[in-house]
Amino acid sequence: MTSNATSIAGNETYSPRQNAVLESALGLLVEGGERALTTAGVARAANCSKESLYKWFGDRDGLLAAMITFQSSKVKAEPAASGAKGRAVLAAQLTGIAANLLKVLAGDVSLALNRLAIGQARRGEADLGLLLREHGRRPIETRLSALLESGRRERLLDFADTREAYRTLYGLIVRDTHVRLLLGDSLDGEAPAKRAAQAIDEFFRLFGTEENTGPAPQRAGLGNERTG
Amino acid sequence: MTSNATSIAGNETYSPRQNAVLESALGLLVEGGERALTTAGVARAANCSKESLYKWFGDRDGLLAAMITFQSSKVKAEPAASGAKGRAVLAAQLTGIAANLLKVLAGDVSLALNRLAIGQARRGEADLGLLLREHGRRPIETRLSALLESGRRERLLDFADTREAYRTLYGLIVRDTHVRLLLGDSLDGEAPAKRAAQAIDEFFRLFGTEENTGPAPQRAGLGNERTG
DNA sequence: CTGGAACCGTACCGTACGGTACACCGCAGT
DNA sequence: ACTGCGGTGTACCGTACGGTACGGTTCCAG
Repeated sequence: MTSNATSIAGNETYSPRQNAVLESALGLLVEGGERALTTAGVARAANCSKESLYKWFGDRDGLLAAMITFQSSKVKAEPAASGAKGRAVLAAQLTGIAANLLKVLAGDVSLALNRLAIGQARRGEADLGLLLREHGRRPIETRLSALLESGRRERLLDFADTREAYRTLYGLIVRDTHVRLLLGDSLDGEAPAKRAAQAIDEFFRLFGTEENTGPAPQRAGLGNERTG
Repeated sequence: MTSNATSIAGNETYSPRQNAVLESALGLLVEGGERALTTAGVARAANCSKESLYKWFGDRDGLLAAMITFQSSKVKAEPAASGAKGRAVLAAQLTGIAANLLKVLAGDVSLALNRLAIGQARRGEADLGLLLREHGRRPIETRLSALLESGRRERLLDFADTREAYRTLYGLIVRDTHVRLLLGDSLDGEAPAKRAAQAIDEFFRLFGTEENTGPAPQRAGLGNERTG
């Protein structure tokens, strides 16, 4: 239907001018939420005409979809060097990805886009939600999963189902933080790096091999080491 | 500003007629999302007049808030008998609450209300989000936290910070399920009871005392257990 | 210089929605 | 029977938004 950016694969790319328009549209969404994202508002903020908006993106929904694919195209992940060596390196890599994940999830545009897609989603149909799951979540899953499997290959980790292990790791890292942020809560003093390290520690205690169950053999006062 | 249901505490109660109106409004929201929740639509679906809507709830936002408090008032939790005895009982209680949590989060009205509040939330201001956090999430937190502390009193669990332990438990139970559901994904064959049992198992492996680290160190079969 | 394509700015249209006003009805209490 | 109250249904208003049309401008090709 729309002239551009219709396919779910979303490998679309846009002209610099269109990128600038999408950028200011994202800014408009971050500030003010969806109700501020009117076609006239986008045109005014981007100094372009509504007619061009409709020519480029076909539709308001097309514009929203383009914003998602554009934003995800901005954060291309590095291929994550797969040749891990030893537990410490693996843990460090996992911790880095975990901290990065937390930072991304708490970012302004990520929250705004997720709010947009979630607000749009209904019972059966979830147009933008599918896009966001494909572009936002699958990359991090593949990266983490590859790292997990490489750890299993080195006999540092022991799990049967990669996807299950990944999802548990995700739960340990993110917990209820994402939904709380989406609902408007602010994570006060929760440092992403600290939470990431704790999550990886807990994950190793759950899925590490015997001699690699984690740095802390006994659990006294582990919940959060801020007491020590 | 609104005539009713303004306080955040939200201990408001409504007349049977108003309850019926709120009920049909919830049905309208579940089916069709927020864009279907117009004042005229609610009035038509509930066979009442728009004037009554504005008299009772003052505002469209007042109606939305009333829907949240009304829905949360419907699912009053039982006080959760605190006198636990032994690991098996504690684990069973935790598993029950966990499974119930998963079922609630996946419920139609819960998803619809969360989508509504999240879609409404913006940078600073999150009116409905606060309501939802207060009414929807705090009850489950207090219940689980009480259970965790009773387990610690019986030396079945070992953790320093109750809130941290609770949040880890929450992460193990829910993982990314909630956000995925909010984004329109359907949890295909994920049985809540099974996931709850696994989560409690993992939680005991993390926070159980030495002789209570789990039902069995190797319990082959379930998705992410060690295959040996 | 001419033609055309792309684009901006603005004006315009239809509709839908939040909110209000009003006529009418049923039902107490006296 | 009269009156006030709470309610329904409908008509109405203002506005805001999605989408379209059109004139004017810039830029490039030939």
